[in-house]
Amino acid sequence: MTTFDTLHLEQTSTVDRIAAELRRAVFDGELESGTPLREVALAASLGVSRPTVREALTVLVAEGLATREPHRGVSITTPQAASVRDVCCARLVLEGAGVRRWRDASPEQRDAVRVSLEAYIEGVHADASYQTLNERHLDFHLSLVGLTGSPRLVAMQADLATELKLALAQVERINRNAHDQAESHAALVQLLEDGDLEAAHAFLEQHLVDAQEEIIEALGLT
Amino acid sequence: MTTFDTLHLEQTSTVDRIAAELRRAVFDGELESGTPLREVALAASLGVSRPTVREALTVLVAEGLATREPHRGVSITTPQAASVRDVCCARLVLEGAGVRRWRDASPEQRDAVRVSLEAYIEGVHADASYQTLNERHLDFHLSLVGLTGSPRLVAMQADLATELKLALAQVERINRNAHDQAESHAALVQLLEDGDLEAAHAFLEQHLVDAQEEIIEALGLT
DNA sequence: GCTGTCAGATTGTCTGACAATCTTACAGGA
DNA sequence: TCCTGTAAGATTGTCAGACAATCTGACAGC
Repeated sequence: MTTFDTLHLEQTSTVDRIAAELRRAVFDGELESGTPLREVALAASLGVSRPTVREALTVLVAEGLATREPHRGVSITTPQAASVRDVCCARLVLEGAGVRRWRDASPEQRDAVRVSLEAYIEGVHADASYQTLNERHLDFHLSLVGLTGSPRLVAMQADLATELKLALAQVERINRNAHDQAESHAALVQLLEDGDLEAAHAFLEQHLVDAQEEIIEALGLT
Repeated sequence: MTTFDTLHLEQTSTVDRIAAELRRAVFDGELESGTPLREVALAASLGVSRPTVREALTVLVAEGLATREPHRGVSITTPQAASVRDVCCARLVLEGAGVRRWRDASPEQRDAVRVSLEAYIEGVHADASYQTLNERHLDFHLSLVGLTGSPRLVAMQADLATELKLALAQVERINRNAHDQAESHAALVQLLEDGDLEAAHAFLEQHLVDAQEEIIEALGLT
């Protein structure tokens, strides 16, 4: 019996497509935070029925990308300074756990870190689009959590990254020197390769705190 | 201007009530894992319309309590051995982060740990119901994560606890000596009070591994 | 300045319907 | 015997239209 494990057909329901389209619009900055997502207007624009839109909105709300207030509708979540700080605090726990397990991680997991770092650096050198760089940046941090080998922790980190993308979409372009960032990441990986995990952890903490403050400042929050 | 901060009216939509009822049924073991949740049957039983049921199911799916397969319907998630291991691994990261921050935590957060431990011990002595003990047990572990002061980490831990409750609901009653558990928890807190955080962390790791194996065995998985 | 009331807008929920898809069972051909 | 093709029933995915409950904002009245 031959197995076709490599094949898989992805089914896409209308609800999924609507949710994906809304996500894209949010991340591309087409929809500002706080924007109300009216069901009838969306249904008309997308050419689908209201219940379908409703279901897609329920999905977005569950993801935290939007907020539902009873009888007041769904609107795009507005990032708060406290949220950004909390996300960064949580990231430190997750990514820090990955860093501390560098030695126990499988070679593939360690390689994933190297690969994602390379991809990011390559993007910086190639002057890739802001969004591409952002994506690769977050992928790098995701690969750090991947060192734990825990799908759930990776999923949690992905959720946190989503929140950050939402926040970053609110600012046209964050004042961040991509070259410095790339060097910072490279230095982190170097510490890992050297086996100095505690130093790597401390470095990561500083890196995250810096990012946190930059984002808060860029958002114009306190 | 007087403020009425202590007052708040909770609005409960039909969808929320249905979701809550389904959760209760799952945790109480009335619905076995793998049970298909037919929309029409639920709508008829609950006396609501199918779209309303559908929305509630979407919520459960987002919570991970149920799984939706396209055109095949929603069914209650079946716990896998790998999931249980992963949940315990993730718990170690989250609870371990709390334990390591015992000193940096606020007095209130440390007190929350003591209070939840007391509640659990009191429940054991009072021979409280299995479900009450289970709830207080998980609350204790939640309070450990609370030491980090991060709402998101606490929410993640709560999600993990939900998954565990789902798994535990599948076994009538796990073979676990509540008295031993209570002593184990008390010993953990004692290590914290003594300030030996590394020992506490190691103790926690062993505690979680034990729990993991017990659950897997009780579920009859490998 | 505060309260009561009304119209419009929006959501929450229902009813009914139909197409797409899955499951199952059964008949036919190698 | 085993595989393939087909048909019937069940279930989901999506739609249209409708109505009550609720929120918002404006306006009148005290």
